[in-house]
Amino acid sequence: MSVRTRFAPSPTGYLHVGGARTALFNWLFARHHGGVFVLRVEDTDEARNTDEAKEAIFGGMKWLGLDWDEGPQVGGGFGPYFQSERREIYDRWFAKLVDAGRVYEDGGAWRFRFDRRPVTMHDLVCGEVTIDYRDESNTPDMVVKRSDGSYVFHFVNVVDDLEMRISHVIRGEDHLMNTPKHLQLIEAFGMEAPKYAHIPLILNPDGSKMSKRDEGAAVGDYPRQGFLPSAVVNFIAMLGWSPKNDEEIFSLDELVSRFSLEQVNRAPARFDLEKCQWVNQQHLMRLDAASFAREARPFVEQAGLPIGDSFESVMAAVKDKVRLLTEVPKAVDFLLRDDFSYDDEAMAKAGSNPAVRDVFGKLAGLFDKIDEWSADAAKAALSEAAASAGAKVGQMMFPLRVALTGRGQGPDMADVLNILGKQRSIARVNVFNQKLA
RNA sequence: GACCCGUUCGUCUAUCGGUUAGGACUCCAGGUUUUCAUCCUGGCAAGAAGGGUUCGACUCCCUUACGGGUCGCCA
Repeated sequence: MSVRTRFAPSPTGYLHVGGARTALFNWLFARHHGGVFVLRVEDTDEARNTDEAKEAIFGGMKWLGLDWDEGPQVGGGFGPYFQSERREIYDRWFAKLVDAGRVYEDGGAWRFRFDRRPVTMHDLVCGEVTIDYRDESNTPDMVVKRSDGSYVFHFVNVVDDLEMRISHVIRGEDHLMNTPKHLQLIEAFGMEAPKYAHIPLILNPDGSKMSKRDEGAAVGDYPRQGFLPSAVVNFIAMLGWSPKNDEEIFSLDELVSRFSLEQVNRAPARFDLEKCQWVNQQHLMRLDAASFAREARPFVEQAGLPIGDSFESVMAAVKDKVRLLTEVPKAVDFLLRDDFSYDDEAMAKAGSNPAVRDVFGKLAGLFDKIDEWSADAAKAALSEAAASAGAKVGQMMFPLRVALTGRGQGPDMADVLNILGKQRSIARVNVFNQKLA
Protein backbone atom coordinates (compact mmCIF):
# COMPACT_ATOMS: atom_id res chain seq x y z
CA MET A 1 0.00 0.00 0.00
CA SER A 2 1.43 3.33 -0.98
CA VAL A 3 1.65 6.09 1.58
CA ARG A 4 -0.49 9.14 0.97
CA THR A 5 -0.78 11.79 3.65
CA ARG A 6 -2.45 15.15 3.64
CA PHE A 7 -2.57 18.48 5.40
CA ALA A 8 -6.06 19.93 5.41
CA PRO A 9 -6.11 23.46 6.81
CA SER A 10 -9.11 25.73 6.78
CA PRO A 11 -8.16 29.21 5.56
CA THR A 12 -9.59 31.16 8.45
CA GLY A 13 -6.34 32.60 9.82
CA TYR A 14 -2.60 32.58 9.45
CA LEU A 15 -0.59 29.36 9.65
CA HIS A 16 0.26 28.75 13.28
CA VAL A 17 2.96 26.52 14.70
CA GLY A 18 0.51 23.80 15.67
CA GLY A 19 -0.76 23.56 12.12
CA ALA A 20 2.73 23.83 10.75
CA ARG A 21 3.87 20.92 12.85
CA THR A 22 0.90 18.82 11.75
CA ALA A 23 1.83 19.63 8.17
CA LEU A 24 5.46 18.83 8.91
CA PHE A 25 4.74 15.41 10.40
CA ASN A 26 2.53 14.49 7.46
CA TRP A 27 5.16 15.73 5.05
CA LEU A 28 7.99 13.93 6.87
CA PHE A 29 6.04 10.70 6.99
CA ALA A 30 5.23 10.85 3.29
CA ARG A 31 8.77 11.75 2.30
CA HIS A 32 10.26 9.10 4.56
CA HIS A 33 8.18 6.42 2.89
CA GLY A 34 8.52 7.78 -0.61
CA GLY A 35 4.83 8.55 -0.57
CA VAL A 36 2.65 11.44 -1.65
CA PHE A 37 1.84 14.54 0.36
CA VAL A 38 -1.47 16.20 -0.46
CA LEU A 39 -2.57 19.71 0.44
CA ARG A 40 -6.32 20.09 0.65
CA VAL A 41 -8.05 23.32 1.56
CA GLU A 42 -11.08 22.87 3.79
CA ASP A 43 -12.87 26.05 2.87
CA THR A 44 -16.44 25.06 3.62
CA ASP A 45 -16.98 27.82 6.13
CA GLU A 46 -17.53 30.60 3.65
CA ALA A 47 -18.15 33.22 6.29
CA ARG A 48 -14.72 32.83 7.86
CA ASN A 49 -12.55 32.04 4.84
CA THR A 50 -10.23 34.67 3.43
CA ASP A 51 -7.82 34.80 0.53
CA GLU A 52 -5.17 36.30 2.79
CA ALA A 53 -5.37 33.27 5.06
CA LYS A 54 -5.04 30.98 2.07
CA GLU A 55 -1.93 32.80 0.90
CA ALA A 56 -0.50 32.84 4.40
CA ILE A 57 -0.85 29.07 4.62
CA PHE A 58 0.66 28.42 1.20
CA GLY A 59 3.44 30.92 1.85
CA GLY A 60 4.18 29.54 5.29
CA MET A 61 4.46 26.00 4.02
CA LYS A 62 6.71 27.00 1.16
CA TRP A 63 8.93 28.98 3.50
CA LEU A 64 9.28 25.94 5.74
CA GLY A 65 10.16 23.85 2.71
CA LEU A 66 7.05 21.67 2.85
CA ASP A 67 6.19 21.17 -0.79
CA TRP A 68 3.05 19.29 -1.76
CA ASP A 69 2.70 16.77 -4.56
CA GLU A 70 -1.00 17.30 -5.06
CA GLY A 71 -3.13 20.28 -4.23
CA PRO A 72 -3.65 23.93 -5.09
CA GLN A 73 -1.21 25.35 -7.65
CA VAL A 74 0.11 21.91 -8.59
CA GLY A 75 -3.02 19.90 -9.35
CA GLY A 76 -3.19 16.13 -9.10
CA GLY A 77 -5.39 13.22 -9.99
CA PHE A 78 -7.86 13.56 -7.15
CA GLY A 79 -8.90 17.19 -7.37
CA PRO A 80 -10.32 19.65 -7.05
CA TYR A 81 -8.36 20.33 -3.85
CA PHE A 82 -10.64 23.03 -2.53
CA GLN A 83 -13.64 21.61 -0.76
CA SER A 84 -15.74 24.49 -1.98
CA GLU A 85 -15.40 23.00 -5.46
CA ARG A 86 -16.30 19.44 -4.58
CA ARG A 87 -20.04 19.82 -4.11
CA GLU A 88 -21.07 17.11 -6.57
CA ILE A 89 -18.75 14.59 -5.03
CA TYR A 90 -20.30 15.17 -1.62
CA ASP A 91 -23.82 14.90 -3.02
CA ARG A 92 -22.91 11.55 -4.48
CA TRP A 93 -21.56 10.21 -1.19
CA PHE A 94 -24.46 11.67 0.73
CA ALA A 95 -26.83 9.69 -1.49
CA LYS A 96 -25.13 6.50 -0.34
CA LEU A 97 -26.01 7.38 3.23
CA VAL A 98 -29.60 8.07 2.25
CA ASP A 99 -29.82 4.77 0.37
CA ALA A 100 -28.38 2.94 3.34
CA GLY A 101 -30.92 4.56 5.61
CA ARG A 102 -28.21 5.99 7.84
CA VAL A 103 -29.38 9.59 7.82
CA TYR A 104 -32.59 11.24 8.93
CA GLU A 105 -33.91 14.75 8.70
CA ASP A 106 -34.00 16.92 11.77
CA GLY A 107 -35.07 20.52 11.58
CA GLY A 108 -34.08 20.77 7.93
CA ALA A 109 -30.64 19.32 8.60
CA TRP A 110 -29.59 15.72 8.11
CA ARG A 111 -28.18 13.65 10.93
CA PHE A 112 -26.12 10.52 10.69
CA ARG A 113 -27.41 7.69 12.84
CA PHE A 114 -24.57 6.21 14.87
CA ASP A 115 -24.33 2.52 15.55
CA ARG A 116 -24.93 2.30 19.27
CA ARG A 117 -21.97 0.17 20.29
CA PRO A 118 -18.42 0.62 21.56
CA VAL A 119 -16.08 1.81 18.81
CA THR A 120 -12.41 0.98 19.05
CA MET A 121 -9.67 2.71 17.11
CA HIS A 122 -6.05 1.70 16.79
CA ASP A 123 -4.15 4.92 16.87
CA LEU A 124 -0.54 4.83 15.77
CA VAL A 125 0.44 7.17 18.59
CA CYS A 126 -2.20 6.74 21.30
CA GLY A 127 -2.71 3.03 20.92
CA GLU A 128 -6.08 1.36 21.35
CA VAL A 129 -8.84 3.74 22.38
CA THR A 130 -12.46 2.78 22.83
CA ILE A 131 -15.42 5.14 22.95
CA ASP A 132 -18.77 3.75 23.94
CA TYR A 133 -21.45 4.96 21.55
CA ARG A 134 -24.18 3.32 23.58
CA ASP A 135 -24.03 6.43 25.70
CA GLU A 136 -26.12 8.64 23.47
CA SER A 137 -25.96 11.67 25.74
CA ASN A 138 -22.25 11.86 25.09
CA THR A 139 -22.44 11.04 21.41
CA PRO A 140 -25.61 12.47 19.87
CA ASP A 141 -26.21 11.68 16.22
CA MET A 142 -24.20 14.19 14.26
CA VAL A 143 -25.36 16.58 11.60
CA VAL A 144 -23.68 15.81 8.30
CA LYS A 145 -25.67 18.15 6.08
CA ARG A 146 -26.86 21.53 7.24
CA SER A 147 -30.31 22.92 6.64
CA ASP A 148 -28.80 25.27 4.08
CA GLY A 149 -27.64 22.25 2.11
CA SER A 150 -23.94 22.52 2.90
CA TYR A 151 -21.97 19.68 4.42
CA VAL A 152 -20.18 19.74 7.75
CA PHE A 153 -16.53 19.04 8.48
CA HIS A 154 -16.87 15.42 9.59
CA PHE A 155 -18.58 14.45 6.39
CA VAL A 156 -16.43 16.23 3.85
CA ASN A 157 -13.24 15.39 5.70
CA VAL A 158 -14.03 11.68 5.61
CA VAL A 159 -15.26 11.70 2.03
CA ASP A 160 -12.16 13.52 0.84
CA ASP A 161 -9.78 11.24 2.69
CA LEU A 162 -11.52 8.32 1.05
CA GLU A 163 -11.70 9.91 -2.39
CA MET A 164 -8.10 11.02 -2.25
CA ARG A 165 -6.92 7.58 -1.11
CA ILE A 166 -5.30 8.95 2.02
CA SER A 167 -3.48 6.10 3.77
CA HIS A 168 -2.44 7.86 6.98
CA VAL A 169 -4.22 10.66 8.75
CA ILE A 170 -1.82 12.48 11.04
CA ARG A 171 -3.57 15.26 12.94
CA GLY A 172 -3.77 17.04 16.25
CA GLU A 173 -5.01 15.28 19.33
CA ASP A 174 -7.99 17.60 19.38
CA HIS A 175 -9.39 15.26 16.71
CA LEU A 176 -9.05 12.09 18.74
CA MET A 177 -12.70 12.09 19.83
CA ASN A 178 -13.78 12.76 16.26
CA THR A 179 -12.18 9.62 14.97
CA PRO A 180 -14.87 7.15 16.07
CA LYS A 181 -17.39 9.36 14.29
CA HIS A 182 -15.30 9.19 11.16
CA LEU A 183 -14.84 5.45 11.55
CA GLN A 184 -18.61 4.98 11.75
CA LEU A 185 -19.10 7.06 8.65
CA ILE A 186 -16.49 5.08 6.76
CA GLU A 187 -18.08 1.85 7.83
CA ALA A 188 -21.48 3.08 6.64
CA PHE A 189 -19.86 3.80 3.27
CA GLY A 190 -18.50 0.27 3.25
CA MET A 191 -14.96 1.57 2.86
CA GLU A 192 -11.68 0.80 4.52
CA ALA A 193 -10.41 3.41 6.96
CA PRO A 194 -7.00 5.03 6.74
CA LYS A 195 -4.57 4.63 9.63
CA TYR A 196 -4.78 7.37 12.22
CA ALA A 197 -2.07 9.03 14.27
CA HIS A 198 -3.02 11.76 16.74
CA ILE A 199 -0.15 13.96 17.77
CA PRO A 200 -0.05 15.91 21.04
CA LEU A 201 -0.87 19.60 21.01
CA ILE A 202 1.59 22.43 21.48
CA LEU A 203 1.09 24.50 24.62
CA ASN A 204 2.17 27.97 25.67
CA PRO A 205 5.01 28.28 28.19
CA ASP A 206 2.38 28.56 30.93
CA GLY A 207 0.69 25.35 29.87
CA SER A 208 -2.37 26.87 28.27
CA LYS A 209 -3.35 25.89 24.79
CA MET A 210 -1.37 27.74 22.18
CA SER A 211 -3.55 29.72 19.86
CA LYS A 212 -3.66 32.84 17.76
CA ARG A 213 -2.09 35.92 19.27
CA ASP A 214 0.25 33.93 21.47
CA GLU A 215 3.93 34.72 21.17
CA GLY A 216 5.58 32.58 18.53
CA ALA A 217 2.27 31.29 17.23
CA ALA A 218 2.32 32.76 13.73
CA VAL A 219 4.68 31.07 11.30
CA GLY A 220 4.48 34.18 9.16
CA ASP A 221 6.33 36.16 11.82
CA TYR A 222 9.41 33.96 11.81
CA PRO A 223 11.08 35.13 8.59
CA ARG A 224 11.24 38.78 9.60
CA GLN A 225 12.26 37.89 13.13
CA GLY A 226 15.43 36.45 11.68
CA PHE A 227 14.75 32.73 11.87
CA LEU A 228 15.94 30.21 9.34
CA PRO A 229 13.21 27.87 8.09
CA SER A 230 15.37 24.84 8.77
CA ALA A 231 15.69 25.94 12.40
CA VAL A 232 11.98 26.44 12.87
CA VAL A 233 11.31 23.05 11.31
CA ASN A 234 13.95 21.47 13.52
CA PHE A 235 12.50 23.06 16.63
CA ILE A 236 8.85 22.22 16.07
CA ALA A 237 9.81 18.69 15.08
CA MET A 238 11.34 18.27 18.52
CA LEU A 239 8.08 19.35 20.10
CA GLY A 240 6.43 15.97 20.32
CA TRP A 241 8.95 13.94 18.41
CA SER A 242 12.34 12.69 19.54
CA PRO A 243 15.09 10.77 17.77
CA LYS A 244 15.41 8.85 21.06
CA ASN A 245 19.03 9.81 21.52
CA ASP A 246 21.02 12.94 22.40
CA GLU A 247 21.11 14.52 18.97
CA GLU A 248 18.95 17.55 18.43
CA ILE A 249 20.15 19.56 15.48
CA PHE A 250 18.80 18.22 12.19
CA SER A 251 18.43 19.43 8.66
CA LEU A 252 15.19 18.82 6.83
CA ASP A 253 16.76 15.89 4.99
CA GLU A 254 18.01 14.37 8.20
CA LEU A 255 14.53 14.63 9.69
CA VAL A 256 13.10 12.88 6.66
CA SER A 257 15.40 9.92 7.02
CA ARG A 258 14.91 9.60 10.77
CA PHE A 259 11.25 10.38 11.25
CA SER A 260 8.82 7.73 12.38
CA LEU A 261 5.47 7.83 14.13
CA GLU A 262 6.69 5.39 16.76
CA GLN A 263 8.96 8.16 18.03
CA VAL A 264 6.12 10.62 18.55
CA ASN A 265 5.36 11.37 22.19
CA ARG A 266 1.97 11.25 23.78
CA ALA A 267 2.22 14.23 26.10
CA PRO A 268 1.71 17.81 24.94
CA ALA A 269 4.83 19.99 24.78
CA ARG A 270 5.29 23.62 25.70
CA PHE A 271 6.69 26.14 23.29
CA ASP A 272 10.02 27.61 24.46
CA LEU A 273 11.16 30.59 22.43
CA GLU A 274 14.60 30.62 24.09
CA LYS A 275 15.39 27.17 22.85
CA CYS A 276 13.94 27.94 19.45
CA GLN A 277 16.44 30.80 19.21
CA TRP A 278 19.27 28.56 20.31
CA VAL A 279 18.34 26.06 17.61
CA ASN A 280 18.35 28.94 15.14
CA GLN A 281 21.85 29.89 16.22
CA GLN A 282 23.00 26.33 15.71
CA HIS A 283 21.61 26.34 12.18
CA LEU A 284 23.18 29.74 11.50
CA MET A 285 26.57 28.42 12.60
CA ARG A 286 26.23 25.43 10.30
CA LEU A 287 25.76 27.66 7.29
CA ASP A 288 28.82 28.29 5.14
CA ALA A 289 29.96 31.90 4.90
CA ALA A 290 28.38 32.53 1.51
CA SER A 291 25.00 31.14 2.56
CA PHE A 292 25.04 33.12 5.75
CA ALA A 293 25.84 36.29 3.81
CA ARG A 294 22.97 35.60 1.44
CA GLU A 295 20.51 35.06 4.32
CA ALA A 296 21.70 38.07 6.28
CA ARG A 297 21.89 40.49 3.37
CA PRO A 298 18.20 41.49 3.32
CA PHE A 299 18.38 42.38 7.00
CA VAL A 300 21.49 44.48 6.47
CA GLU A 301 19.96 46.24 3.50
CA GLN A 302 16.76 46.92 5.35
CA ALA A 303 18.77 48.59 8.09
CA GLY A 304 20.09 51.00 5.46
CA LEU A 305 23.68 49.85 5.61
CA PRO A 306 25.84 49.87 2.48
CA ILE A 307 26.84 46.50 1.04
CA GLY A 308 30.52 46.98 0.20
CA ASP A 309 33.12 44.74 -1.39
CA SER A 310 34.02 43.39 2.00
CA PHE A 311 30.47 42.25 2.70
CA GLU A 312 31.19 38.55 2.71
CA SER A 313 34.17 38.80 5.01
CA VAL A 314 32.16 41.07 7.29
CA MET A 315 29.43 38.48 7.43
CA ALA A 316 31.94 35.73 8.12
CA ALA A 317 33.21 37.72 11.10
CA VAL A 318 29.80 37.71 12.80
CA LYS A 319 28.33 34.45 11.57
CA ASP A 320 28.90 32.57 14.80
CA LYS A 321 27.90 35.45 17.03
CA VAL A 322 24.20 35.92 16.45
CA ARG A 323 21.14 33.93 17.39
CA LEU A 324 18.85 35.72 14.98
CA LEU A 325 19.48 37.30 11.60
CA THR A 326 17.88 40.48 12.95
CA GLU A 327 20.92 40.92 15.19
CA VAL A 328 23.29 41.16 12.23
CA PRO A 329 22.95 44.86 11.28
CA LYS A 330 23.79 46.05 14.77
CA ALA A 331 26.72 43.67 14.89
CA VAL A 332 28.34 44.96 11.72
CA ASP A 333 27.34 48.56 11.12
CA PHE A 334 30.78 49.93 12.16
CA LEU A 335 32.42 47.67 9.59
CA LEU A 336 30.17 48.65 6.71
CA ARG A 337 30.26 52.39 7.27
CA ASP A 338 32.61 54.89 8.86
CA ASP A 339 30.19 57.36 10.42
CA PHE A 340 29.30 55.29 13.42
CA SER A 341 29.01 56.61 16.94
CA TYR A 342 31.26 55.84 19.89
CA ASP A 343 29.74 54.30 22.95
CA ASP A 344 30.32 56.62 25.94
CA GLU A 345 30.77 53.86 28.43
CA ALA A 346 33.29 52.02 26.26
CA MET A 347 35.16 55.29 25.62
CA ALA A 348 35.37 56.04 29.34
CA LYS A 349 36.65 52.57 30.06
CA ALA A 350 39.19 52.74 27.25
CA GLY A 351 40.47 56.12 28.35
CA SER A 352 40.74 55.18 32.02
CA ASN A 353 44.25 53.80 31.50
CA PRO A 354 46.63 56.80 31.47
CA ALA A 355 49.00 55.01 29.08
CA VAL A 356 46.35 54.88 26.37
CA ARG A 357 46.95 58.44 25.12
CA ASP A 358 50.65 57.81 24.77
CA VAL A 359 50.28 54.44 23.06
CA PHE A 360 47.62 55.49 20.62
CA GLY A 361 49.39 58.75 19.93
CA LYS A 362 52.17 56.67 18.42
CA LEU A 363 50.00 54.00 16.89
CA ALA A 364 48.80 55.81 13.79
CA GLY A 365 52.34 56.49 12.75
CA LEU A 366 53.39 52.90 13.32
CA PHE A 367 50.41 51.65 11.37
CA ASP A 368 51.42 53.90 8.54
CA LYS A 369 54.83 52.30 8.35
CA ILE A 370 53.40 48.82 7.78
CA ASP A 371 54.01 47.82 4.16
CA GLU A 372 51.91 44.72 4.05
CA TRP A 373 48.90 45.21 6.23
CA SER A 374 47.70 42.27 8.28
CA ALA A 375 46.17 41.72 11.67
CA ASP A 376 49.46 40.33 12.93
CA ALA A 377 51.41 43.30 11.66
CA ALA A 378 48.94 45.66 13.26
CA LYS A 379 49.17 43.83 16.56
CA ALA A 380 52.94 43.97 16.34
CA ALA A 381 52.67 47.70 15.89
CA LEU A 382 50.44 47.93 18.93
CA SER A 383 53.00 45.89 20.88
CA GLU A 384 55.73 48.24 19.86
CA ALA A 385 53.73 51.30 20.82
CA ALA A 386 52.83 49.74 24.15
CA ALA A 387 56.43 48.76 24.87
CA SER A 388 57.77 52.20 24.18
CA ALA A 389 55.17 53.64 26.54
CA GLY A 390 55.93 51.06 29.17
CA ALA A 391 52.46 49.56 28.98
CA LYS A 392 51.25 46.00 28.60
CA VAL A 393 49.88 45.18 25.17
CA GLY A 394 47.12 43.07 26.66
CA GLN A 395 45.70 46.15 28.31
CA MET A 396 45.73 47.99 25.01
CA MET A 397 43.55 45.51 23.18
CA PHE A 398 40.32 46.79 24.64
CA PRO A 399 41.16 50.41 23.82
CA LEU A 400 42.07 49.27 20.30
CA ARG A 401 38.67 47.67 19.96
CA VAL A 402 36.97 50.85 21.07
CA ALA A 403 39.18 52.93 18.77
CA LEU A 404 38.29 50.84 15.72
CA THR A 405 34.70 49.88 16.45
CA GLY A 406 33.39 52.47 18.87
CA ARG A 407 32.19 49.86 21.30
CA GLY A 408 33.34 47.29 23.79
CA GLN A 409 32.18 44.18 22.04
CA GLY A 410 32.10 42.74 18.56
CA PRO A 411 33.91 40.42 16.21
CA ASP A 412 37.38 39.07 16.76
CA MET A 413 39.99 41.88 16.57
CA ALA A 414 41.92 40.06 13.84
CA ASP A 415 38.78 40.10 11.68
CA VAL A 416 38.20 43.76 12.41
CA LEU A 417 41.79 44.70 11.48
CA ASN A 418 41.72 42.67 8.29
CA ILE A 419 38.39 44.02 7.15
CA LEU A 420 39.20 47.63 7.96
CA GLY A 421 42.60 47.62 6.32
CA LYS A 422 45.39 50.09 6.83
CA GLN A 423 43.88 53.44 5.89
CA ARG A 424 40.57 53.03 7.68
CA SER A 425 42.36 51.76 10.77
CA ILE A 426 44.64 54.78 10.81
CA ALA A 427 41.71 57.13 10.32
CA ARG A 428 39.83 55.57 13.22
CA VAL A 429 42.81 55.71 15.52
CA ASN A 430 43.08 59.40 14.71
CA VAL A 431 39.40 59.97 15.47
CA PHE A 432 39.86 58.05 18.69
CA ASN A 433 42.81 60.24 19.68
CA GLN A 434 40.81 63.41 19.03
CA LYS A 435 37.99 62.12 21.20
CA LEU A 436 40.44 61.36 23.99
CA ALA A 437 41.90 64.84 23.85
C1' G B 1 -20.57 17.62 34.42
C1' A B 2 -19.66 13.19 31.10
C1' C B 3 -16.08 10.92 28.06
C1' C B 4 -10.92 10.54 26.15
C1' C B 5 -5.58 11.35 26.33
C1' G B 6 -1.58 12.54 29.30
C1' U B 7 2.03 13.25 33.92
C1' U B 8 10.76 12.26 34.44
C1' C B 9 14.96 18.63 36.29
C1' G B 10 11.59 25.52 35.31
C1' U B 11 11.36 23.88 29.68
C1' C B 12 12.30 19.95 25.50
C1' U B 13 13.56 15.02 26.33
C1' A B 14 16.49 9.66 27.10
C1' U B 15 15.24 5.32 29.92
C1' C B 16 11.85 -0.80 26.17
C1' G B 17 11.84 -4.04 35.68
C1' G B 18 17.92 -3.87 38.09
C1' U B 19 21.36 3.11 35.82
C1' U B 20 25.27 7.26 40.79
C1' A B 21 17.98 8.47 36.34
C1' G B 22 21.57 10.60 30.84
C1' G B 23 21.52 14.84 27.25
C1' A B 24 19.89 19.81 25.72
C1' C B 25 17.84 25.01 26.70
C1' U B 26 17.94 28.57 30.77
C1' C B 27 20.76 30.04 35.13
C1' C B 28 25.44 30.07 38.20
C1' A B 29 30.96 29.30 38.73
C1' G B 30 35.76 28.58 36.47
C1' G B 31 38.86 28.31 31.95
C1' U B 32 40.15 29.71 26.72
C1' U B 33 39.36 33.77 23.40
C1' U B 34 43.98 40.12 25.26
C1' U B 35 36.14 42.36 25.10
C1' C B 36 31.46 39.94 23.76
C1' A B 37 29.95 35.62 21.40
C1' U B 38 31.61 30.77 20.22
C1' C B 39 34.09 26.88 22.73
C1' C B 40 35.74 23.78 27.15
C1' U B 41 35.06 22.21 32.40
C1' G B 42 32.05 22.03 36.56
C1' G B 43 27.43 23.11 39.25
C1' C B 44 22.00 23.84 40.54
C1' A B 45 17.70 20.96 39.14
C1' A B 46 13.22 15.52 38.06
C1' G B 47 10.25 10.21 38.26
C1' A B 48 2.62 14.19 40.90
C1' A B 49 0.61 11.32 45.39
C1' G B 50 -1.04 6.75 47.57
C1' G B 51 -1.80 1.71 47.07
C1' G B 52 -0.68 -2.90 44.80
C1' U B 53 2.23 -6.91 41.46
C1' U B 54 7.56 -8.30 41.86
C1' C B 55 13.54 -10.56 44.74
C1' G B 56 13.50 -5.64 42.56
C1' A B 57 9.34 -0.39 39.66
C1' C B 58 10.28 5.93 36.78
C1' U B 59 9.05 1.64 33.89
C1' C B 60 3.22 -3.02 34.82
C1' C B 61 -1.98 -2.53 37.41
C1' C B 62 -5.59 0.43 40.44
C1' U B 63 -7.13 4.96 42.93
C1' U B 64 -6.61 10.14 43.65
C1' A B 65 -4.64 14.80 42.14
C1' C B 66 -3.21 17.90 38.33
C1' G B 67 -2.82 19.25 33.00
C1' G B 68 -4.84 18.99 28.13
C1' G B 69 -8.70 17.57 24.72
C1' U B 70 -13.85 16.53 23.17
C1' C B 71 -18.92 16.91 23.93
C1' G B 72 -21.87 22.68 17.51
C1' C B 73 -26.30 23.03 11.62
C1' C B 74 -16.92 25.58 13.57
C1' A B 75 -13.05 23.16 11.37
